[in-house]
Amino acid sequence: MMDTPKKYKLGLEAALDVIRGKWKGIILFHLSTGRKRTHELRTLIPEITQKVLTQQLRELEHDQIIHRILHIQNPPKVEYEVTAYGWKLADLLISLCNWGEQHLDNLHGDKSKLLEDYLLLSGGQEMQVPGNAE
Amino acid sequence: MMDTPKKYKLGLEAALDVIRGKWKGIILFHLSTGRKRTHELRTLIPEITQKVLTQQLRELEHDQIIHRILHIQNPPKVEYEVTAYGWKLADLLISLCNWGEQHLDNLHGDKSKLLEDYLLLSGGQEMQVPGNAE
DNA sequence: CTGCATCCCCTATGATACTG
DNA sequence: CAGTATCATAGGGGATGCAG
Repeated sequence: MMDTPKKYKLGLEAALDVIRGKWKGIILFHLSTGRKRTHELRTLIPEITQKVLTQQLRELEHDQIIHRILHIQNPPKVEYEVTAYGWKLADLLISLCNWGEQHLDNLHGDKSKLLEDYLLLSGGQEMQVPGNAE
Repeated sequence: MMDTPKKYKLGLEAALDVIRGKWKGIILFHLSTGRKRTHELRTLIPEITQKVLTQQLRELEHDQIIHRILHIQNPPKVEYEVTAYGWKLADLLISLCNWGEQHLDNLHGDKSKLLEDYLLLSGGQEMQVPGNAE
C-alpha cells in the first residue's frame, strides 16, 4: 500500500493515505494515550474486527507511525506504541479530535455559533448577479 | 450522511467523518488557497470525476465547511469557498499537508531521520522477555 | 492471546450520457 | 459551465473458522 511508487502531487495526499482506513485514526488516537495491548484496543474499539484491527495496525506499523512490541512468552503478549516519528501525526489527530468535539457540540443543541458564521459569509457574498455572461 | 443520529464515542470520529471521502481533504485544501470555481477544481484535481466532485462538495457544504456561491448568469458560474467555520478544519489540513511533505521526504532518498527515530524506540523497548506467563 | 485465511457483501467511486 | 441520472465496478471491511 506504500511500496507502490505512487506519485503524490500533494503532501496532503500522502498524509491522508496514512490515516485512510476506517479505524486508523481512531487507533492512533487511542495509542496516543499510551502503549496498548491488542486486546485493549479491541475493548476500546468494540466495533472493529480482529482482522481489520490487525490489518490497519500493520499498515500503521509499515508507515513507521506505530511500533509493535512483541513479548515472547506464553500466552503471547503484544503491545503497540506510537513511534517518535508517529507522534508528529498523532498530535495532529489530537487537534482534529478537539475540532471534532466542538463540531459535535455544534451539531447538537447549540447551532447558533455555526449559523453565525454561515450568515456572516453569505451576507455579502452570495450575491445574485443578473444575467450577464463574461 | 450526517442527518442520521449517529453516535460518536469520540470527537475524532466526527472529524474524520467530515473529511472521509477520497477527495474531500484535497478539495478543502485547494479551497484553502482561495475561492475556486467548479472547473478550476477539476483542473486542480484531474483524477476526480464530475459526479464525485459535486458529491463531495455537497457533503462539505452540508457540514458547513464550505460555502457555495451561485452567480445567476449565463453561462452559470459557481464558486466554492471555505467558511469561517471550515477554516478551523482547513488549518488542520494544512498542518497535515506539511506533515505529509516531510513524510514524503522520508520515504524518498533520505531515510536516515525516520530510521533514527525507529532505532531510538526499538533500542530499549522491543525486548524479548523469556517465556514466562503472567 | 494474537493473528492468518476465506468468503462475501456493501458502498464509495468511476464511466457515460443527458439536462438547464 | 454546472450538475443530475444510471449503471458498473472494485476493494475495503465484516463474519467466521482455524493456528501458534
